Amino acid sequence: MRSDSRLSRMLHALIHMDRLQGAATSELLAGMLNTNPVVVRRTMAGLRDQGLVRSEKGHGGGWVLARPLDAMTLLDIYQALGAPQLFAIGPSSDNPDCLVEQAVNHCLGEALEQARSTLLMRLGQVTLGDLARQFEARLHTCQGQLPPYLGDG
Amino acid sequence: MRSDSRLSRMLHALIHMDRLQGAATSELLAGMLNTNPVVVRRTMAGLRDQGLVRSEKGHGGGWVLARPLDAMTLLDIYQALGAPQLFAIGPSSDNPDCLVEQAVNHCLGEALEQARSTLLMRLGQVTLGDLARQFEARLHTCQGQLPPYLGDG
DNA sequence: CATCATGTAGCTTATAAAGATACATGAAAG
DNA sequence: CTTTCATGTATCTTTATAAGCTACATGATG
Repeated sequence: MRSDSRLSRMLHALIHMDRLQGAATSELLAGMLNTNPVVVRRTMAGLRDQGLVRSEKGHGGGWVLARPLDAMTLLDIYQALGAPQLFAIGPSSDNPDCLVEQAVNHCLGEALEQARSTLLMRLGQVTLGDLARQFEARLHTCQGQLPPYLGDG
Repeated sequence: MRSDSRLSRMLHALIHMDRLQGAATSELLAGMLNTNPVVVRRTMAGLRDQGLVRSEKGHGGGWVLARPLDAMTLLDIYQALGAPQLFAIGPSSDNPDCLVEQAVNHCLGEALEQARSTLLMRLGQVTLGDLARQFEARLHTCQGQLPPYLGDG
Protein backbone atom coordinates (compact mmCIF):
# COMPACT_ATOMS: atom_id res chain seq x y z
CA MET A 1 0.00 0.00 0.00
CA ARG A 2 1.39 3.32 -0.97
CA SER A 3 1.01 5.84 1.82
CA ASP A 4 -1.41 8.72 1.74
CA SER A 5 0.62 11.94 1.57
CA ARG A 6 -2.27 14.39 1.62
CA LEU A 7 -1.66 15.54 5.19
CA SER A 8 2.00 16.18 4.57
CA ARG A 9 1.24 17.96 1.31
CA MET A 10 -1.38 20.24 2.80
CA LEU A 11 0.90 21.22 5.69
CA HIS A 12 3.59 21.97 3.13
CA ALA A 13 1.21 24.08 1.05
CA LEU A 14 -0.25 26.00 4.00
CA ILE A 15 3.14 27.10 5.26
CA HIS A 16 4.09 28.36 1.83
CA MET A 17 0.77 30.18 1.58
CA ASP A 18 1.53 31.98 4.82
CA ARG A 19 4.76 33.33 3.33
CA LEU A 20 3.12 34.68 0.19
CA GLN A 21 1.39 37.99 -0.12
CA GLY A 22 -2.00 37.54 -1.73
CA ALA A 23 -3.70 34.41 -2.95
CA ALA A 24 -1.89 31.29 -4.11
CA THR A 25 -3.33 29.70 -7.22
CA SER A 26 -3.78 25.94 -7.47
CA GLU A 27 -1.26 26.01 -10.27
CA LEU A 28 1.38 27.69 -8.10
CA LEU A 29 0.79 25.25 -5.26
CA ALA A 30 0.82 22.34 -7.68
CA GLY A 31 4.27 23.49 -8.77
CA MET A 32 5.49 23.46 -5.17
CA LEU A 33 3.95 20.05 -4.53
CA ASN A 34 5.06 18.67 -7.86
CA THR A 35 1.56 17.64 -8.79
CA ASN A 36 -1.54 18.65 -10.67
CA PRO A 37 -3.73 21.70 -9.96
CA VAL A 38 -6.81 19.49 -9.81
CA VAL A 39 -5.26 17.40 -7.06
CA VAL A 40 -4.62 20.60 -5.13
CA ARG A 41 -8.22 21.78 -5.50
CA ARG A 42 -9.60 18.39 -4.58
CA THR A 43 -7.45 18.11 -1.48
CA MET A 44 -7.87 21.74 -0.43
CA ALA A 45 -11.66 21.45 -0.71
CA GLY A 46 -11.90 19.79 2.71
CA LEU A 47 -9.90 22.58 4.34
CA ARG A 48 -12.15 25.16 2.77
CA ASP A 49 -15.28 23.37 4.01
CA GLN A 50 -13.85 23.45 7.53
CA GLY A 51 -13.12 27.18 7.32
CA LEU A 52 -9.35 26.81 7.42
CA VAL A 53 -8.79 28.41 4.02
CA ARG A 54 -10.86 30.45 1.59
CA SER A 55 -10.89 30.25 -2.18
CA GLU A 56 -11.61 33.05 -4.64
CA LYS A 57 -12.33 32.74 -8.32
CA GLY A 58 -11.28 35.02 -11.14
CA HIS A 59 -8.42 37.47 -11.51
CA GLY A 60 -6.25 37.65 -8.41
CA GLY A 61 -8.08 34.65 -7.04
CA GLY A 62 -6.71 31.51 -5.47
CA TRP A 63 -6.29 30.19 -1.94
CA VAL A 64 -5.70 32.18 1.24
CA LEU A 65 -5.46 31.20 4.90
CA ALA A 66 -8.62 31.90 6.87
CA ARG A 67 -6.78 32.10 10.20
CA PRO A 68 -3.23 32.42 11.48
CA LEU A 69 -0.98 29.37 11.43
CA ASP A 70 -0.83 29.43 15.22
CA ALA A 71 -4.58 28.85 15.28
CA MET A 72 -4.40 25.62 13.28
CA THR A 73 -3.17 22.29 14.64
CA LEU A 74 -2.00 19.37 12.57
CA LEU A 75 -5.06 17.57 13.91
CA ASP A 76 -7.32 20.24 12.41
CA ILE A 77 -5.82 19.56 9.00
CA TYR A 78 -6.03 15.80 9.42
CA GLN A 79 -9.70 16.04 10.32
CA ALA A 80 -10.45 18.49 7.54
CA LEU A 81 -9.11 15.90 5.13
CA GLY A 82 -11.83 13.58 6.37
CA ALA A 83 -9.71 11.82 9.01
CA PRO A 84 -8.28 9.37 6.48
CA GLN A 85 -7.32 5.88 7.54
CA LEU A 86 -4.27 5.97 9.80
CA PHE A 87 -3.12 2.38 9.77
CA ALA A 88 -2.01 0.12 6.99
CA ILE A 89 -2.71 -2.96 9.09
CA GLY A 90 -6.13 -3.84 10.32
CA PRO A 91 -8.54 -6.51 11.44
CA SER A 92 -9.66 -9.48 9.38
CA SER A 93 -13.27 -10.23 8.60
CA ASP A 94 -12.85 -13.71 7.21
CA ASN A 95 -15.21 -15.42 9.60
CA PRO A 96 -17.02 -12.82 11.73
CA ASP A 97 -18.78 -15.48 13.82
CA CYS A 98 -15.49 -17.07 14.82
CA LEU A 99 -14.76 -16.34 18.48
CA VAL A 100 -11.03 -16.65 17.82
CA GLU A 101 -11.18 -14.01 15.11
CA GLN A 102 -13.26 -11.83 17.40
CA ALA A 103 -10.73 -12.11 20.23
CA VAL A 104 -7.85 -11.35 17.87
CA ASN A 105 -9.58 -8.35 16.36
CA HIS A 106 -10.59 -7.01 19.73
CA CYS A 107 -7.09 -7.21 21.10
CA LEU A 108 -5.50 -5.78 17.97
CA GLY A 109 -8.13 -3.08 17.83
CA GLU A 110 -7.30 -1.95 21.33
CA ALA A 111 -3.62 -1.72 20.52
CA LEU A 112 -4.33 0.26 17.37
CA GLU A 113 -6.74 2.51 19.22
CA GLN A 114 -4.10 3.30 21.80
CA ALA A 115 -1.60 4.16 19.08
CA ARG A 116 -4.19 6.26 17.27
CA SER A 117 -4.90 8.13 20.46
CA THR A 118 -1.18 8.78 20.99
CA LEU A 119 -0.81 10.08 17.47
CA LEU A 120 -3.90 12.28 17.35
CA MET A 121 -3.08 13.73 20.75
CA ARG A 122 0.29 14.76 19.42
CA LEU A 123 -1.12 16.15 16.18
CA GLY A 124 -3.46 18.24 18.29
CA GLN A 125 -0.58 19.73 20.24
CA VAL A 126 1.45 20.96 17.28
CA THR A 127 0.32 24.07 15.43
CA LEU A 128 1.20 25.04 11.90
CA GLY A 129 2.94 28.00 13.51
CA ASP A 130 5.26 25.59 15.31
CA LEU A 131 6.02 23.95 12.00
CA ALA A 132 6.71 27.29 10.34
CA ARG A 133 9.19 28.15 13.10
CA GLN A 134 10.92 24.80 12.63
CA PHE A 135 11.25 25.70 8.99
CA GLU A 136 12.75 29.07 9.96
CA ALA A 137 15.28 27.27 12.13
CA ARG A 138 16.32 25.12 9.18
CA LEU A 139 16.64 28.20 7.07
CA HIS A 140 19.03 29.83 9.53
CA THR A 141 21.05 26.65 9.94
CA CYS A 142 21.63 26.50 6.22
CA GLN A 143 22.65 30.11 5.79
CA GLY A 144 26.29 30.52 4.85
CA GLN A 145 26.32 26.98 3.47
CA LEU A 146 23.63 27.34 0.89
CA PRO A 147 22.10 30.16 -1.07
CA PRO A 148 18.98 31.30 0.79
CA TYR A 149 16.64 28.66 -0.48
CA LEU A 150 12.98 28.93 0.27
CA GLY A 151 12.18 25.69 -1.39
CA ASP A 152 9.59 27.06 -3.74
CA GLY A 153 11.14 25.16 -6.60
CA MET B 1 -6.14 1.75 0.58
CA ARG B 2 -7.32 -1.57 1.84
CA SER B 3 -5.68 -2.59 5.07
CA ASP B 4 -3.21 -5.42 5.41
CA SER B 5 -4.87 -8.20 7.41
CA ARG B 6 -1.98 -10.64 7.46
CA LEU B 7 -1.13 -10.09 11.12
CA SER B 8 -4.71 -10.63 12.22
CA ARG B 9 -5.03 -13.68 10.03
CA MET B 10 -1.87 -15.33 11.27
CA LEU B 11 -2.85 -14.79 14.91
CA HIS B 12 -6.20 -16.32 14.10
CA ALA B 13 -4.56 -19.30 12.41
CA LEU B 14 -1.97 -19.90 15.12
CA ILE B 15 -4.56 -20.06 17.88
CA HIS B 16 -6.60 -22.58 15.93
CA MET B 17 -3.45 -24.61 15.28
CA ASP B 18 -2.81 -24.78 19.02
CA ARG B 19 -6.23 -26.35 19.53
CA LEU B 20 -5.74 -29.05 16.93
CA GLN B 21 -3.99 -32.32 17.43
CA GLY B 22 -1.47 -32.87 14.67
CA ALA B 23 -0.59 -30.74 11.72
CA ALA B 24 -2.95 -28.27 10.08
CA THR B 25 -2.90 -28.28 6.31
CA SER B 26 -2.89 -25.06 4.34
CA GLU B 27 -6.25 -26.09 2.98
CA LEU B 28 -7.76 -26.47 6.44
CA LEU B 29 -6.37 -23.10 7.54
CA ALA B 30 -7.55 -21.51 4.30
CA GLY B 31 -11.04 -22.71 5.15
CA MET B 32 -10.85 -21.05 8.56
CA LEU B 33 -9.48 -17.84 7.08
CA ASN B 34 -11.86 -17.91 4.15
CA THR B 35 -9.02 -17.70 1.66
CA ASN B 36 -6.76 -19.69 -0.58
CA PRO B 37 -4.20 -22.32 0.51
CA VAL B 38 -1.50 -20.50 -1.45
CA VAL B 39 -2.12 -17.32 0.49
CA VAL B 40 -1.73 -19.31 3.69
CA ARG B 41 1.58 -20.82 2.57
CA ARG B 42 2.89 -17.52 1.39
CA THR B 43 2.02 -15.75 4.63
CA MET B 44 3.09 -18.60 6.88
CA ALA B 45 6.47 -18.78 5.15
CA GLY B 46 7.81 -15.85 7.17
CA LEU B 47 6.80 -17.49 10.42
CA ARG B 48 8.52 -20.69 9.40
CA ASP B 49 11.72 -18.80 8.52
CA GLN B 50 11.69 -17.25 12.01
CA GLY B 51 11.28 -20.63 13.67
CA LEU B 52 7.78 -19.94 14.98
CA VAL B 53 6.15 -22.78 13.06
CA ARG B 54 7.34 -25.81 11.17
CA SER B 55 6.00 -27.27 7.95
CA GLU B 56 6.03 -30.87 6.85
CA LYS B 57 5.31 -32.25 3.42
CA GLY B 58 3.53 -35.41 2.44
CA HIS B 59 0.96 -37.53 4.20
CA GLY B 60 0.07 -36.20 7.63
CA GLY B 61 2.01 -33.06 6.85
CA GLY B 62 1.04 -29.44 7.31
CA TRP B 63 1.81 -26.72 9.79
CA VAL B 64 2.60 -27.11 13.50
CA LEU B 65 3.61 -24.64 16.20
CA ALA B 66 7.33 -24.69 16.97
CA ARG B 67 6.87 -23.27 20.48
CA PRO B 68 4.06 -22.74 22.97
CA LEU B 69 1.70 -19.81 22.44
CA ASP B 70 2.95 -18.24 25.66
CA ALA B 71 6.40 -18.00 24.09
CA MET B 72 5.24 -15.93 21.12
CA THR B 73 4.28 -12.26 21.29
CA LEU B 74 2.21 -10.43 18.73
CA LEU B 75 5.38 -8.48 17.96
CA ASP B 76 7.15 -11.72 17.03
CA ILE B 77 4.46 -12.43 14.48
CA TYR B 78 4.49 -8.89 13.14
CA GLN B 79 8.24 -9.02 12.65
CA ALA B 80 8.13 -12.50 11.13
CA LEU B 81 5.78 -11.08 8.51
CA GLY B 82 8.55 -8.70 7.54
CA ALA B 83 7.42 -5.81 9.74
CA PRO B 84 4.96 -4.55 7.14
CA GLN B 85 4.16 -0.87 6.86
CA LEU B 86 2.14 0.27 9.87
CA PHE B 87 0.76 3.57 8.73
CA ALA B 88 -1.47 4.49 5.84
CA ILE B 89 -0.32 8.11 6.01
CA GLY B 90 3.23 9.16 5.37
CA PRO B 91 5.65 11.81 4.27
CA SER B 92 5.68 13.51 0.90
CA SER B 93 8.66 13.53 -1.40
CA ASP B 94 7.47 16.09 -3.87
CA ASN B 95 10.39 18.45 -3.48
CA PRO B 96 13.06 16.87 -1.28
CA ASP B 97 15.23 20.01 -1.34
CA CYS B 98 12.42 22.16 0.03
CA LEU B 99 13.13 23.12 3.62
CA VAL B 100 9.41 23.44 4.30
CA GLU B 101 8.77 19.90 3.15
CA GLN B 102 11.73 18.75 5.22
CA ALA B 103 10.40 20.43 8.35
CA VAL B 104 6.93 18.98 7.78
CA ASN B 105 8.23 15.48 7.17
CA HIS B 106 10.53 15.62 10.17
CA CYS B 107 7.74 16.70 12.50
CA LEU B 108 5.26 14.23 11.12
CA GLY B 109 7.89 11.49 11.18
CA GLU B 110 8.49 12.06 14.87
CA ALA B 111 4.80 11.83 15.65
CA LEU B 112 4.47 8.63 13.64
CA GLU B 113 7.57 7.19 15.26
CA GLN B 114 6.14 7.82 18.70
CA ALA B 115 2.90 6.10 17.73
CA ARG B 116 4.82 3.21 16.21
CA SER B 117 6.80 2.82 19.39
CA THR B 118 3.60 2.81 21.46
CA LEU B 119 2.08 0.15 19.25
CA LEU B 120 5.10 -2.16 18.97
CA MET B 121 5.68 -1.92 22.71
CA ARG B 122 2.18 -3.13 23.26
CA LEU B 123 2.43 -5.90 20.67
CA GLY B 124 5.55 -7.06 22.46
CA GLN B 125 3.71 -7.33 25.76
CA VAL B 126 0.86 -9.54 24.58
CA THR B 127 1.49 -13.21 23.96
CA LEU B 128 -0.52 -15.52 21.79
CA GLY B 129 -1.27 -17.35 25.01
CA ASP B 130 -3.00 -14.22 26.33
CA LEU B 131 -5.03 -14.10 23.16
CA ALA B 132 -5.99 -17.75 23.47
CA ARG B 133 -7.21 -17.13 27.01
CA GLN B 134 -9.28 -14.18 25.84
CA PHE B 135 -10.84 -16.53 23.34
CA GLU B 136 -11.59 -19.00 26.12
CA ALA B 137 -13.28 -16.24 28.07
CA ARG B 138 -15.52 -15.46 25.10
CA LEU B 139 -16.31 -19.12 24.78
CA HIS B 140 -17.47 -19.34 28.39
CA THR B 141 -19.46 -16.14 28.10
CA CYS B 142 -21.38 -17.58 25.19
CA GLN B 143 -22.14 -20.93 26.78
CA GLY B 144 -25.80 -21.43 27.52
CA GLN B 145 -26.70 -18.83 24.94
CA LEU B 146 -25.15 -20.46 21.93
CA PRO B 147 -24.14 -23.96 21.01
CA PRO B 148 -20.45 -24.40 21.86
CA TYR B 149 -19.02 -22.76 18.79
CA LEU B 150 -15.34 -23.01 18.14
CA GLY B 151 -15.49 -20.84 15.12
CA ASP B 152 -13.94 -23.30 12.77
CA GLY B 153 -16.65 -22.69 10.22
C1' DC C 1 4.71 -45.58 -7.36
C1' DA C 2 0.55 -43.19 -6.18
C1' DT C 3 -1.02 -39.80 -3.07
C1' DC C 4 -0.75 -35.87 -0.38
C1' DA C 5 1.12 -31.57 1.06
C1' DT C 6 4.34 -27.80 0.78
C1' DG C 7 7.13 -24.40 -2.31
C1' DT C 8 6.93 -21.10 -5.67
C1' DA C 9 6.49 -18.78 -10.12
C1' DG C 10 3.41 -16.08 -12.60
C1' DC C 11 -0.80 -14.15 -13.62
C1' DT C 12 -5.26 -11.76 -12.42
C1' DT C 13 -8.28 -9.04 -9.38
C1' DA C 14 -9.67 -5.41 -6.16
C1' DT C 15 -8.98 -1.08 -4.11
C1' DA C 16 -7.69 3.70 -3.34
C1' DA C 17 -4.55 7.56 -3.95
C1' DA C 18 -3.00 10.16 -7.52
C1' DG C 19 -2.81 12.11 -12.04
C1' DA C 20 -4.92 14.08 -16.19
C1' DT C 21 -8.50 15.98 -19.43
C1' DA C 22 -12.54 18.49 -20.23
C1' DC C 23 -15.84 21.69 -19.30
C1' DA C 24 -19.02 24.55 -16.36
C1' DT C 25 -19.20 28.48 -13.03
C1' DG C 26 -18.06 32.80 -11.50
C1' DA C 27 -15.15 37.05 -10.75
C1' DA C 28 -12.20 40.80 -12.35
C1' DA C 29 -10.10 43.58 -16.12
C1' DG C 30 -10.43 45.81 -20.41
C1' DC D 1 -20.21 42.75 -22.51
C1' DT D 2 -16.53 40.09 -23.73
C1' DT D 3 -12.09 38.19 -22.58
C1' DT D 4 -9.30 36.19 -19.26
C1' DC D 5 -8.31 33.82 -15.21
C1' DA D 6 -9.27 30.82 -11.50
C1' DT D 7 -12.04 27.55 -8.96
C1' DG D 8 -15.49 23.43 -9.02
C1' DT D 9 -16.29 19.00 -10.50
C1' DA D 10 -17.19 14.91 -13.33
C1' DT D 11 -14.84 11.29 -15.50
C1' DC D 12 -11.26 8.55 -17.02
C1' DT D 13 -6.56 6.66 -16.60
C1' DT D 14 -2.49 5.37 -13.94
C1' DT D 15 -0.05 3.24 -10.20
C1' DA D 16 0.97 0.35 -6.27
C1' DT D 17 -0.02 -3.49 -3.38
C1' DA D 18 -2.58 -6.96 -0.84
C1' DA D 19 -5.01 -10.71 -2.14
C1' DG D 20 -6.59 -14.42 -4.97
C1' DC D 21 -5.83 -18.07 -8.29
C1' DT D 22 -3.69 -21.62 -11.59
C1' DA D 23 -0.12 -24.58 -12.61
C1' DC D 24 3.56 -27.25 -11.65
C1' DA D 25 7.87 -28.71 -9.20
C1' DT D 26 9.59 -30.84 -4.82
C1' DG D 27 9.52 -33.98 -1.29
C1' DA D 28 7.49 -37.24 2.23
C1' DT D 29 4.36 -41.07 3.49
C1' DG D 30 1.91 -45.37 2.82
